[in-house]
Amino acid sequence: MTKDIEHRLKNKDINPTAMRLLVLDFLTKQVAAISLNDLEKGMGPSDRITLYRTLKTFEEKGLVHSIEDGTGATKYALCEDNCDGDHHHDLHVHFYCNTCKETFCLPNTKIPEISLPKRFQTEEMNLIIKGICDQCHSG
Amino acid sequence: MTKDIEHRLKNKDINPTAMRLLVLDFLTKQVAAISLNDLEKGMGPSDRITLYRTLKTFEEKGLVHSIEDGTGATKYALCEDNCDGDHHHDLHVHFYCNTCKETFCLPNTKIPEISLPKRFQTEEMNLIIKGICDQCHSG
DNA sequence: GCTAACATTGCAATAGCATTGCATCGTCAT
DNA sequence: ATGACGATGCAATGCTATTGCAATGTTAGC
Repeated sequence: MTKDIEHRLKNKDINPTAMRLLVLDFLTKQVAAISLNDLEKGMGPSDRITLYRTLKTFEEKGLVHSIEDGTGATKYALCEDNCDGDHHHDLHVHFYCNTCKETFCLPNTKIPEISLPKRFQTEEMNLIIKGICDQCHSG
Repeated sequence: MTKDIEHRLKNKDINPTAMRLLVLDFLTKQVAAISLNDLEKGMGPSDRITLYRTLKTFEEKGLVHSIEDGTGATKYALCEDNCDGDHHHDLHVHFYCNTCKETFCLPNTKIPEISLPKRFQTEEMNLIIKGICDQCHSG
């Protein structure tokens, strides 16, 4: 239902415009994290910059989080947690498959506590694991 | 001693040219990981592309490793481990300071074992922690 | 219904990093 | 010497991210 999507936007204090409804709808259908390019290709003919800003807005409001998987292109995925703009503690692991080149959130695999050297203070953590995903795993 | 630097190159099967000696010497003097830009600025007047390729060569041969800290610019730092080109298992944590914007290797802080979901297979891991480094920590 | 204020969108343009092609030059072995 | 090969330097390009600005839509007040 469109109503559901609309509600999710409003809950995050995002003005539910047509474009945003479409983007959010598209994002919910994704299995893997997608780049701006993927989004542009996946959606109908839309303006790249608008999509870019839509993602930025979503990120600021805590609806999606961005992932730097080392491919050079930032990927985006919906937040599972109750993030808000300030607290993006997506402390789950991200997995990049070297075979299918997709980036997945592993929401149930959390980043463990790391004890840093004296006087280093953690604010964010970002763990990318690269390898072979379950789908590409042969045998 | 230049001899020492030269030996380190030869040990890694890298032809010790003047440029490479300079770059490696410069790298050893760094406290933090540096970007191509930093390298270019820090060295005398040198060609950016040559520096780029020098770093690539060093990376291939296992002398340095590259770090994606999310700033958009790839950073490089000397490997501490006995890496070779194939096995870049720099399983230590990298720390990005939000205050001084520097990226540090924490060679003694290793990435712990992570148990992934079934049929996911790890090949590399990359953990970036962002926060405040020991130098910038006030108090 | 009209209008002013504001948010959103779309186009153009730009910045910055990464990367390749090609020509030149140096080095080393025969 | 010369030929092969690696290294260097310049030019050019691709790609992602990002901003400026104008046009457009949307909302609230009258």
